[in-house]
Amino acid sequence: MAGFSRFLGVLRLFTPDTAAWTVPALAEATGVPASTVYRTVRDLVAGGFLEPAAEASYRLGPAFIEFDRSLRLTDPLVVAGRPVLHDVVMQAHVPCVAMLARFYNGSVMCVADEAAADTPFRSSYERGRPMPLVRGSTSKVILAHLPTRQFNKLIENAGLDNKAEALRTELADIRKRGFCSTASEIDPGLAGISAPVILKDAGLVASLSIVAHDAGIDEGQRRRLILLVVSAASLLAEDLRHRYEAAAKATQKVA
Amino acid sequence: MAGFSRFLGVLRLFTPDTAAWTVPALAEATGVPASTVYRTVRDLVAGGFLEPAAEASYRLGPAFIEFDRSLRLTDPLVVAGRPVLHDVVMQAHVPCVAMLARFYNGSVMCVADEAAADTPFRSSYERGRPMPLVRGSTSKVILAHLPTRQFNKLIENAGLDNKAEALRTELADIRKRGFCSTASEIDPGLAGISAPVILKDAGLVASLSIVAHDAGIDEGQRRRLILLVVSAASLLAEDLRHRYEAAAKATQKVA
DNA sequence: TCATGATTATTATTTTTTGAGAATATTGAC
DNA sequence: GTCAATATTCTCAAAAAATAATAATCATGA
Repeated sequence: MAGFSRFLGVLRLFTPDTAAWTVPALAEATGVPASTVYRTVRDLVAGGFLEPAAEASYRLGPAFIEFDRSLRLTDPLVVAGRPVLHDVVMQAHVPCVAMLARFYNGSVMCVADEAAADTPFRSSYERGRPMPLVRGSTSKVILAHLPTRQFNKLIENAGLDNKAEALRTELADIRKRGFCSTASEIDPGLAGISAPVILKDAGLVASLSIVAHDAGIDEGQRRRLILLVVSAASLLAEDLRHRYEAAAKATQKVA
Repeated sequence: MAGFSRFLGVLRLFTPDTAAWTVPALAEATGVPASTVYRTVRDLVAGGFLEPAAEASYRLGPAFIEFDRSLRLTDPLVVAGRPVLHDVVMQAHVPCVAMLARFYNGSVMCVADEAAADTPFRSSYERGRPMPLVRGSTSKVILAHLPTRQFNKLIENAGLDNKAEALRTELADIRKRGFCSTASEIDPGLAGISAPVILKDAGLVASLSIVAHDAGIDEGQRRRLILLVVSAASLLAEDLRHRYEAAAKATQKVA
């Protein structure tokens, strides 16, 4: 491990479960001499990616907060998606959480969420949290629209064995219907309804979802929510398409 | 520019104002050959810190969202501070925003904020945004409690010249009173009330603030809000002190 | 005060990274 | 579909920088 991967390797050790590390611990975990790790940590601290914490230990630094804001302000998916999420929770007329998730690094990650004012629960999908790829409507919709090659590689690694064929069938069905509806696959008692937000040109594979109490919605409401999610997702995709094309044109002008 | 500073230099070019860069543009801005920048960008993309955007440009990547969540879940100031902010807006009984800011990289940055449900305005202090060091109650409280050496260096660089003495007097007053109250220094028409959250041992210099419409609060309310902010800040400091000591003890045990 | 551990500085050595240009892949226009 | 333009990766010798072992220094708590 050298160069950038050293920095990455160190940073990746700082997880919510192990939030504080001493240098000797980092050295042991990475298999790199302490003197080198000291230098690495010094660089990361100078950049704001780490900061000293209690007793010779370090934790993630405030630079991430700053970059995250930058992303919130500029990431097209987040910028275009947040008002859509707002509209969705307003029009849902049931306590619910709306959210936007995308493919990232072999898993699915929520990038924006909004809860209706009176929602008494929270979904496990929370901005920034990597989630499993093959469970929950949010993830399944994304999986269903991944490029074939990428998809094949993923289910190989997932080691589904005999379940792979059933999954393929399910995903083909999701592609055909244009949405996915599940219950209790992630959070017990909660149902998810998701629709795809795809921009093939931009390599964007995302999904828009509503999460609500499964017991709290009857068949009519469910149909209404599906319609709401599907139309919101396609509106968002259309909006993103325009932004993408505008950005492409702007780049050409500069060049 | 080489090593880690190369990565940092590239990343730091991605701001809210210039959110997308092509490699040739990055090469010119950093003064580094394109072939090297391509390699740098490839590493950053692999790490999720950048991602391809429209045309041949790149923007900040989702890794920051993930690390930011990690920080939200583990940074003691954020973890301990959020419930305090919630209590503050609940007990303010006026439309307001409560927030927590800290010293970072030569400026002041908000790390958590919460608005009362019916608040019709927003403060410029927003999670992740670097703010000026010498304007606004939030910043002044932090400045007033910075270690002397650090403080001197900062006002030297700020180039305040003849205003420096007046500032010193004002900050001494803030230290004596234990809070700072200003109006329209950042956002016209908005008043700020801030109190320090200091942990000398941990090197923590932060402040807790309320922002409200200046015209909307009379003298009695102002006194009440000052009391609220000051007591919330000292409660938070006390909480953090306990966490810090507990963390220190835990580290010793491991060692 | 001292002792202990954390951190930084110092080195020769080794390994990478670097950068110029060539080669290849992508993309958009026609 | 072809072609041209541009983006991106590859190659490789030179050069610079990172590495790691050790020593020196700095904090910190008893």
